[in-house]
Amino acid sequence: MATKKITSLEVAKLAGVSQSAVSRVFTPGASASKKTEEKVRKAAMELGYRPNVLARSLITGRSRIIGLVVAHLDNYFYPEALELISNALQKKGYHVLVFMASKTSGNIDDVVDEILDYQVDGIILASVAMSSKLASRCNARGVPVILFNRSQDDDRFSAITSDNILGGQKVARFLIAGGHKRIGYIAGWEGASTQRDRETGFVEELKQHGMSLYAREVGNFNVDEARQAAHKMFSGNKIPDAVFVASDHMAFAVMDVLRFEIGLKIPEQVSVVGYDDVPVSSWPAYDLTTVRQPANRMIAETVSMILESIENEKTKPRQIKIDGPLIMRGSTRMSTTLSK
Amino acid sequence: MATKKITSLEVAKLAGVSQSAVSRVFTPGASASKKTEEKVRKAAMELGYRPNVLARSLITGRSRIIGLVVAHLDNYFYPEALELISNALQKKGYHVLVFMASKTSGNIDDVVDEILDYQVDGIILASVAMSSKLASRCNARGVPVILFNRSQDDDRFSAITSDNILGGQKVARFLIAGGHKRIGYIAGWEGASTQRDRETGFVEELKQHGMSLYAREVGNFNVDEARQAAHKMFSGNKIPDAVFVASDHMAFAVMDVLRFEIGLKIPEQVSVVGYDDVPVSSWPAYDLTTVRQPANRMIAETVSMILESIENEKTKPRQIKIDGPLIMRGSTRMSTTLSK
DNA sequence: AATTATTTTGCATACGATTGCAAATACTTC
DNA sequence: GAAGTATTTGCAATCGTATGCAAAATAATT
Repeated sequence: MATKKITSLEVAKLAGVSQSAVSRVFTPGASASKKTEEKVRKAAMELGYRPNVLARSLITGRSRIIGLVVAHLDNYFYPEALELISNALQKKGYHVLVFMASKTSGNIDDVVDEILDYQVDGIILASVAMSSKLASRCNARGVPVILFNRSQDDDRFSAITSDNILGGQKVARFLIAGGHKRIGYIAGWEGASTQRDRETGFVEELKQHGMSLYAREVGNFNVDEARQAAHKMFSGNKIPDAVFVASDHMAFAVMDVLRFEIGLKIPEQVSVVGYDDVPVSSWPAYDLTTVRQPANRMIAETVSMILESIENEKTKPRQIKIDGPLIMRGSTRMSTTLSK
Repeated sequence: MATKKITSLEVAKLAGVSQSAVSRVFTPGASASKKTEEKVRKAAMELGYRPNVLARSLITGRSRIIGLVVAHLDNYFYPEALELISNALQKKGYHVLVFMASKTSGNIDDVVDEILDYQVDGIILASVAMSSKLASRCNARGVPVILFNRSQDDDRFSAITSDNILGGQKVARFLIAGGHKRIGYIAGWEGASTQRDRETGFVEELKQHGMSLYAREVGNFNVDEARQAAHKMFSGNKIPDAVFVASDHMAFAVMDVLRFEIGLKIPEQVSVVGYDDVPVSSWPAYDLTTVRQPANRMIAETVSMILESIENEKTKPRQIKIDGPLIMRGSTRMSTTLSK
């Protein structure tokens, strides 16, 4: 008696109707008379019956499960995104099955295979890419794939990002306007489209103003490497007077190194700009100027797009870029007065 | 041809065996001859066949899905925990279905009902409690429930926490040893066992040394409220010379208020201690003395316990407390020399 | 080589729901 | 009240897999 399963059949028996009647009461859009609906609901309540989602999905072919692959929960942009995604989908009757893409074994393909085993209705890849072979397989099974905060040169899946090129440009314009002359850049992982676009926009805009990167290091979106990058960049005697870091997460590490290990004043001696606008950025200890990734709107697009693709097989994949504002805070100086 | 499903039947046909043979090849612990195994694997590979987990769980009664309810992804202890849990379960062939307990509607029960609909093999509640009625329902269905970082006076489920009482005691001893005389406490949400235990241990230990709380406010594990609490506590002219904050997450907010809004020096004028040891705590900008919750060991226990309960229905629920060290950093002073 | 023990295999059923179809019931309308 | 239409209802098949059972094939033993 430990495990007691209540099936629609038992409810049917108690309510004195057929099993299909029970099913119809619990299936949105099916027809049942007031009277039977009442009887069934009463019986179901009494027994504590709830439909078995798995059995249902076996026959409908929809599981109402969305697979979410995420790699960098240590970058606080992603927990926030996960929360928003999960909440939004929950409201629509879907749920999120989480898969960690272990950073070490970068093999997403195995993970995706596992996801497909669960007959998910769709897949969201958060800052993670997928092999072309797997993409075909998802396509063949009619499972839409959406890239979140990452784009890829493959028009079989949709991609939602902020407008990283534009964001990079904004940062460049802002730093130039602030009178900075020696501008450095600390890159993220070079395989990521977000990294590339941010850098492209940034460098292009510098060029527009007759400038170029004064220094460049790579932090791979990783705190430790960002720390090292900061040390390298600021070890000589001619150091940058501003640095754009490809993510807030790395920017914090850079700021800590500059302030506490090298002993530079921010923003008096060095201006620091990040990217993401995670909650920590607004905390006074960092007070980081950064480009906001509008998580709310990005998630709203992601969710509506994936649901649309699920409803309608013929939905064409789209690449969406969402503009985000530069948030000016105290880690950057505005005028050149204090510059030496 | 958009959606092409490959079933075991098609594999069987191609391999020239029965459907059950295919099933046996893919079922661990079932018997099949070398020869058929080979034929089946070849055919499966060719067609790209993988067993349908949902159909399988319909008959086996195990879904290999664990439901995880989480509320506070903004407290960075939880993303870390989520990542560890998911990885650990993935290794054992399980996967995590995430449910957000919306902080507004504190109604966990509806969420748990939804979870049960998916026929999960077990449920992990991260810092979330469950009504007694729901507990019974889970019990009746044979679904083990484990509380992570929260305990509850109900021996129907297991609970894994750090030893919060002991942790509170350690903090008290440490602050007293540091020569602090006016010690304040900023509490978390008073309904949480973690909050209660931390405070109990802390206050009891103060009492042991003939001291008592100099000030007390409530922050509810929430950044904004913690901020307000700090303002209240440090607005008079006789302010505490040390404050223990019930979570790191709140402690950061408190430190920011003290330093940037009130203008106090940490640790010279006020020592601050947190609880959790999230990654940010070790960042130089905060460099927070705190009690470490040993996430790794807590998760290891959680996972092994839930798997054990799944394997063996008769497993008795257990309450496990894991000791964590006090991590001494720069937000506290050790001697009384600078105290006024 | 005959007998017994063991393993492999296929058949058929079951898991818990949804859904097309046809019979039964309820509702209109004159 | 009869005829026609619209709704409900139950029957039965189905989704993709696992598994008990008995028959067939193989291996072991004498």
